[in-house]
Amino acid sequence: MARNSPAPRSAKSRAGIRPLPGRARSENGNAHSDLMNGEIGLDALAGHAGYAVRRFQIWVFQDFIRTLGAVDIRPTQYSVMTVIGANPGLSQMAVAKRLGIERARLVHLLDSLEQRDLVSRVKSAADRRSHALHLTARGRTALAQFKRLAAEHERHVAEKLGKENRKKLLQILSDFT
Amino acid sequence: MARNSPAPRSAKSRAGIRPLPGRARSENGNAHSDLMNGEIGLDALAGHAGYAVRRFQIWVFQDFIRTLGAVDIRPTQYSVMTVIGANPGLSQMAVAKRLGIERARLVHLLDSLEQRDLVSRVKSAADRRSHALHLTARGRTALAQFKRLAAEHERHVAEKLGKENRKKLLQILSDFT
DNA sequence: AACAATTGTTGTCGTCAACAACAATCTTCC
DNA sequence: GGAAGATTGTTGTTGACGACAACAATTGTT
Repeated sequence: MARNSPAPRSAKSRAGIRPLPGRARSENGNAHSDLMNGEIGLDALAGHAGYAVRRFQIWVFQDFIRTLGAVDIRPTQYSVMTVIGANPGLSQMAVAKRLGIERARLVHLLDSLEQRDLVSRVKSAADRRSHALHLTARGRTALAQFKRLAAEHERHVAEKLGKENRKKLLQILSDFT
Repeated sequence: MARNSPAPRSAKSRAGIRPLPGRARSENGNAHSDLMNGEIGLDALAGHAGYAVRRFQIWVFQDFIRTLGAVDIRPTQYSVMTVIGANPGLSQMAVAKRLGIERARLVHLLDSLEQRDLVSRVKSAADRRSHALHLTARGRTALAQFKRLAAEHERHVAEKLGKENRKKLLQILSDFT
């Protein structure tokens, strides 16, 4: 989603907020039509849950990335660490299934987290094909901080949606978690 | 790495090593524990709107892509055509802003749609930098069909969420459309 | 006329989902 | 007990996508 490689200059001042109201006044067509007032209709799009959700998700992720920018943790990395932290010893397959990400993708995610000494792959004695995933000591203390920042992010969401709306949203989508 | 190392072959007499029977904790092994029943806790993740939304969005998009698979139209393409259909003559900049996509990205999207004779770029006489976007005749009839299929997709969403929940969801996220 | 801003375009980079293939290692079944 | 099939982690590829940067053409602004 966003540039967040640690090396290049941080996308700090970026203020990656997207232009919601989009005062897209002057459409180039000539004098005709009802668009002149700057209102660009969405037509059928307005009734599509998928569209609204896409826009919302972009906003949420950008806020998450920005709020956890200081610790350089992205949403997926956070989800992986959270699940491992709550269920130490899980295999990569189990984590991938639970989070709905491809095991192929998880490989790179874990490579990164392991390099940062946040997660460790322990060869399982029971099934030598698989790895038992654990947080390192450093990973545990780090996760605690991540959770505090993530809670702050979640407060931003609550501000944006309203407390009750956020709650209702979580309830409506609870089947997908 | 582990892939090509030919050495680690035999040696490992699987005789003595066994998975510590006393352990009732979450272990990678398949033999036991709380994972067997599929119960993998999400911990803090369960309270994050972003996580729920991400999972939901994946589901919705997959259903959309599948439902409109016969006509080979993806969500973003549909959104572009819908907006152009409802506001003929818009510039690329205006469409990009309204839909929250990069104008650089829109170039490719329009290239594709133009190649399929669904959209046409008309050089604007008013501002010769910009293009006025229109649906072709073919594009208009095609969009009508796309909308029917999209409506079917939306019914799938309603089935999944419940009619009322879908409505509430659209209302909660209305600021983002 | 000179200079700043906008529009479409091209290109690069990184994220991400979906596959396919593979070696190592279980599991199953005869 | 061993062959056949399934699973796990891994590597690689493809394509959609968001964020940026640079550029030519064209306004607009002064």
